[in-house]
Amino acid sequence: MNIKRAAEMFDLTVDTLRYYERVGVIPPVSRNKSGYRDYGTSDLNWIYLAKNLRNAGLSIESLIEFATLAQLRESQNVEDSQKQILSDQLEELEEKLIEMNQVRDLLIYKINTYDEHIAKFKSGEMDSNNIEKLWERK
Amino acid sequence: MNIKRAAEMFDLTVDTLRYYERVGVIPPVSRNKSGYRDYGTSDLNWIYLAKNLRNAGLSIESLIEFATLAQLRESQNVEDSQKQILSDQLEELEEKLIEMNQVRDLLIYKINTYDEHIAKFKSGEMDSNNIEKLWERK
DNA sequence: ACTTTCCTTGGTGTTAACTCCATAGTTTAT
DNA sequence: ATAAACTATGGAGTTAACACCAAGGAAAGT
Repeated sequence: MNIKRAAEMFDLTVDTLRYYERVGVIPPVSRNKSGYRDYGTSDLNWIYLAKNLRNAGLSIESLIEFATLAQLRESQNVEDSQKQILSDQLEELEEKLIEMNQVRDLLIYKINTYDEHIAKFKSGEMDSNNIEKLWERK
Repeated sequence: MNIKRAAEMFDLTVDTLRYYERVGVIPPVSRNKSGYRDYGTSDLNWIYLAKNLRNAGLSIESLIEFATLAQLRESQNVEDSQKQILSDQLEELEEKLIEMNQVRDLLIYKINTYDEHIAKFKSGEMDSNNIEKLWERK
């Protein structure tokens, strides 16, 4: 599969795919006789994983770390390291999810009590003692 | 409250606070006779909201949009617009949460079936027909 | 009174993650 | 057979969201 179709398949640009390969987010892609990239299943798998992890908010740097380890097949324990990276990232993701859920609640609360808040804002009914209370839920 | 204490209060830098004010993430802060910023409750509220929304992954641009509307107090219906923005952002947040939960599941699955996947990767047991299946959960 | 610590503005620097460009070779369609 | 559409590389440009710095005042501690 050529680069254009691979890019379309994952809704990325060809530049992004070349960039990912260049920096090591995905392993080198094999080429045909004219030097054109030819994406195979394993390449597509890598792209799929990369895209998902990026959507989850993981940095390019983390992905490079992961992919680099994935290619160091000679040393043992590499698979454990990779698993470890995934686990670490899962942990981070869980934290982020908790945070986001909290902000979600905050938003809902703020929307529901909007008019009330506005009134307080305008009347200057608050000082630095109840700033926390203002945002407290329930 | 001076800028340093305000920054410490929210675990931000003074540079960031000035930046937020400069670009319009928070409304202009009032000054004392020497031109120093003096943060009041409403300012602190704004910072609190801004920080939370940033943590939720909302862009500076979105926050500027919100704060800009918030300051157009002369036109009517502004409060409805603000509520609308909050609702829109809530919606976005919910979508992002769903996405992140999916990636979370993907990660968990990937961790659990890691060894199996590695084996398949190595044996080249896959073609483009089962790339989707490879990542399918359950 | 003076040293330290804070504040101001205006501007430049930084990092991440792309994105675009120029130049040149290749494949495909008419 | 030639124009259109693809590909390659190397390098420059872009955007977001700050972080840092210099020069010059102001405030607070001793």
